[in-house]
Amino acid sequence: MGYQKPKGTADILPGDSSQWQLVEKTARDVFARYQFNEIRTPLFESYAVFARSSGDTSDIVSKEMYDFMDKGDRHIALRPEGTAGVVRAFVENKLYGPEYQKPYKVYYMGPMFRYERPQSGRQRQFHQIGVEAFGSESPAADVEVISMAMRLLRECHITDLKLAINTLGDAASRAAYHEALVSYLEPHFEELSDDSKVRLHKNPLRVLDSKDAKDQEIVKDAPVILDYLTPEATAHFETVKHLLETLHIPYEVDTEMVRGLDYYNHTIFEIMTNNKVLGHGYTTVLAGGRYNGLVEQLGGPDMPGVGFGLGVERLLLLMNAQNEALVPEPKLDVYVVGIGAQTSATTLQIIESIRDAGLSAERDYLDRKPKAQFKTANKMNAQIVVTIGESELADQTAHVKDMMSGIEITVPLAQVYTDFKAVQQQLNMN
RNA sequence: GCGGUAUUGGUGAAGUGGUUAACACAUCGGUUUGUGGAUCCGACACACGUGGGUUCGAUUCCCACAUACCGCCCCA
Repeated sequence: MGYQKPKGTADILPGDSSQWQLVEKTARDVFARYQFNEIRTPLFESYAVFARSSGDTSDIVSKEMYDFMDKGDRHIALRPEGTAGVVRAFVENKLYGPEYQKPYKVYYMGPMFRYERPQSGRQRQFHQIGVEAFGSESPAADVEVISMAMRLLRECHITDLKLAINTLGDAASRAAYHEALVSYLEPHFEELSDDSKVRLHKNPLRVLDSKDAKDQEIVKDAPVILDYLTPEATAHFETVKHLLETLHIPYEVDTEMVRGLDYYNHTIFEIMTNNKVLGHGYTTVLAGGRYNGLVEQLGGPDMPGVGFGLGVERLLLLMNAQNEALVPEPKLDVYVVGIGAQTSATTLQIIESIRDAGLSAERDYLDRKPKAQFKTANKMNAQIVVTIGESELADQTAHVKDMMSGIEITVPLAQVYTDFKAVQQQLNMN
């Protein structure tokens, strides 16, 4: 039955693409106001870039990476997320240098790849819009990024969102908490779900957001990260909360929130929705956080960073679920009806002249009858129809009809060629 | 990676182990030999995801595969 697109991929067709363009335009516009500039990095990187940054044991690396050996025997991976490649570029191009303003603020948009089972809002090739700000440890930088994220979603007309924040603290906080959590969970080992038994040793934090009811019972009384923060980590988090309040951005602290990627520390956040288009329960549309240490891990200096990634497919599903037609119906300024094969050359000249005048124009290419051409003009939402037949050709005129009012006038062909806007005005006068 | 449901024309879909696979929309043509959104008439699936099997015979039953959707894992 012919060819099928690869599992988990999608064709974005005309009609849908206009909505994508709307989202992309909105993002560029919002980011520009915050002085973030676009960075474009490769869709694939050395496998090591992702393995190093995301953590070898993370699921993204261990089972979801789209990787392969290329003809030069290089281990390549299609990017599963945007941050690692941007950090690599930041380091490789020495953007940490003193000649660049800090924080150094960039954004990207484009496809990401993960080898997993497709579902609603989850594909193997999907798209993210993301931002990164390098070089500031200030909690104000965290909040700027969060605020920008909220603004972006707001300007995409998304409502009913929930901002959840948490902190993972610094290295010392994490180590202390890690130990406390494991020693709390260990005695419950036999009661845990099979999934969580594995998590306990691989990544105990993951047990915290298990969906298993019994796990949740156990987790309820587990130690909380907030109690294990160092004074500095506490101060950072408190300031973030305070600044969010200053900006009147509502949030919830979710101490059970964790991250799929290992490089996060301090502030992490997710913007979620419980809209059913994305499946049951709350689903994350946008997620991010701080990743001090990642730049160093990828060979750069010790330089902090904070950013977020937004799932475009998920955003689009939400937009369509919440709003009627955000993208206006396409319009056509002029449709030119040609009657008889001998009008074809003139018809072509007319539509080109109209396009010269800055208007959109279309004609028939299938030698159809006038009636059929009018029907098409109507379907295409044409504002004006120009008609050319043998008699018009003979005395060098054209019929020009306003499709709304039905008024039709006759004008010299020469005027159509040289000044269609004037013809338009003349039509409006009648 | 695990489990479940589904797969009929351009689209939405009905349907049956057996000579012509409903209906609707869209499209095209005609009704009006050169003028639009209406009416009426007509055309439009050698074909029912792919490959096997059962059967005298399968689109309808069985198996495998592919894809989509849902749940889990995980995540945007």
